[in-house]
Amino acid sequence: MTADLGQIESVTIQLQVYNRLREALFTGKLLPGESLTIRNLAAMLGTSPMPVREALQRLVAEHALTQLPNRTFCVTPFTAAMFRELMRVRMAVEGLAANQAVRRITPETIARLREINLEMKAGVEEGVPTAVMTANRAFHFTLYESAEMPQLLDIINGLWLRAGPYLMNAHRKLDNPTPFLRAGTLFHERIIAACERGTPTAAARAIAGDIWHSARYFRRNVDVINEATPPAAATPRRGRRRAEPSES
Amino acid sequence: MTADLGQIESVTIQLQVYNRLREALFTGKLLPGESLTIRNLAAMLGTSPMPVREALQRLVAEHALTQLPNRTFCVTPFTAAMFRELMRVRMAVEGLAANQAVRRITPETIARLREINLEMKAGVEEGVPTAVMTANRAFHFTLYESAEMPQLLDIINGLWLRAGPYLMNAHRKLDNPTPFLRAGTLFHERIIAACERGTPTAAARAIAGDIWHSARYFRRNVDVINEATPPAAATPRRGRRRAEPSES
DNA sequence: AATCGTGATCTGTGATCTCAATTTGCGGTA
DNA sequence: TACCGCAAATTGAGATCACAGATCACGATT
Repeated sequence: MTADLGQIESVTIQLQVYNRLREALFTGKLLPGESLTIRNLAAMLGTSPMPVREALQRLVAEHALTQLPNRTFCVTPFTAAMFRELMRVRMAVEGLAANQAVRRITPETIARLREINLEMKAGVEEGVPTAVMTANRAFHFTLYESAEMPQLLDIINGLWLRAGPYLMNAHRKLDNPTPFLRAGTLFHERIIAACERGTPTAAARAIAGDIWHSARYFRRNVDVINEATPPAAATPRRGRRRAEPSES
Repeated sequence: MTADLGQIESVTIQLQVYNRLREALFTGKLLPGESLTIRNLAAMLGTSPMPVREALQRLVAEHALTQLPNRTFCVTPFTAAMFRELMRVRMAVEGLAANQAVRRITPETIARLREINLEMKAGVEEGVPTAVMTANRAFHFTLYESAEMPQLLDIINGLWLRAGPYLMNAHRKLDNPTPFLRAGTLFHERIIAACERGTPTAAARAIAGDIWHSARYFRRNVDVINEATPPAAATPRRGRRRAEPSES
């Protein structure tokens, strides 16, 4: 009947706060163990505490943030074991994504992947870690999006979100990250080749290799970064249970 | 310094609401497409709308609930394609969990698995689908817990949560579910055998088989259940943007 | 009789306030 | 100097209120 005038997207404040925090985690602006308070953020962002609270709780649900026993929020600190687990999960999940992506990827997207990898190489040679990380993220996600599995993509997003505070800060701790980063681009070339040949299992293997490599790169930095973590309080807090859910 | 007196677990109302809704989803008390309102639930549970709101938002973040363009909440309805994707992801993720579980599982846990599977068999022969589903869930999760990968377990929990409304209601739509359910116990036996022999890849294969089988069981019910879904409104809503997050 | 406008009601979002519990810092005591 | 204790400031949780948009029903108009 009427023409399609497009959607008026309603961005709630809560979502804006969430996205902003998310980006801060991705880019490593928030360090593991760093604590966040509702009122502070609300004041910084110019809103009431309410939307901030809900954004924080959502990030807690996604395990990007942690709520200590005293209920204060902090960026989830990882142990080396947790980091290893995370990488294992990534290998399985992103392996599946790569596998499925190869079956559906278009030549245009492959071209785009090659382009992104060139950007990444440039960043490596010019020694701009930020650009490298950005390109790396773009490479992986454009690949995974080709799988057309939104639920899987969502899981992967969650995994990257948790790894973010480490990935972005790790390069600061290395004296010469270039050879490591360069190796990353080689894995990417292997992935591109698998896309061209249409060999899903080879792509999955290459992704797993890439993740494994980056894990070796970052793992030892986990504890280094975490040692900046404040001790994190001890005693629990006896929540307030004014009303009691009564019936079903 | 002081003795460890254990933790006084502070269960917030929000968490109580969350857990109750979660259980309702798992057991299929909430149907796909069914809509929920904050105030209704708050009145039913005898609390203020606030904790309910936060519990609902958390479930939305986990994709167990969906927020329509008009911002009302409903149990996420699946298309057949989404269901297929979910099963594919489950095969990969739970396959990994089974694989790792075999490497760490103890004889006691294996005995427990066998016990649970007997319960499940009993439920099948006596025709008590609820008992079967409960035992099935217990079987899978005691297996996965042996992997000692909490992050992976959390992902699996999310996947099951989304499948819950279907799994529990599917049997109602079948005239004779017994042979299908019986086949499930056979896969479980295969899994137990893999645990005993200590063959991780065989366990992963068996889990994948189990999931694949149950997918075949439930897939066609997806649309049957969803057709009870109300049409779900059309026009978007122009949120209210009173305050604007200003600076970083 | 079908359609459109108008009002009441419902729904989620955000702001504000209160409360309980933790945390912090200062002062006094041993 | 080290330790203990109490009070002020801070923090998250929950309740209540205000508001904008959506939904629905009823009635007037064509």
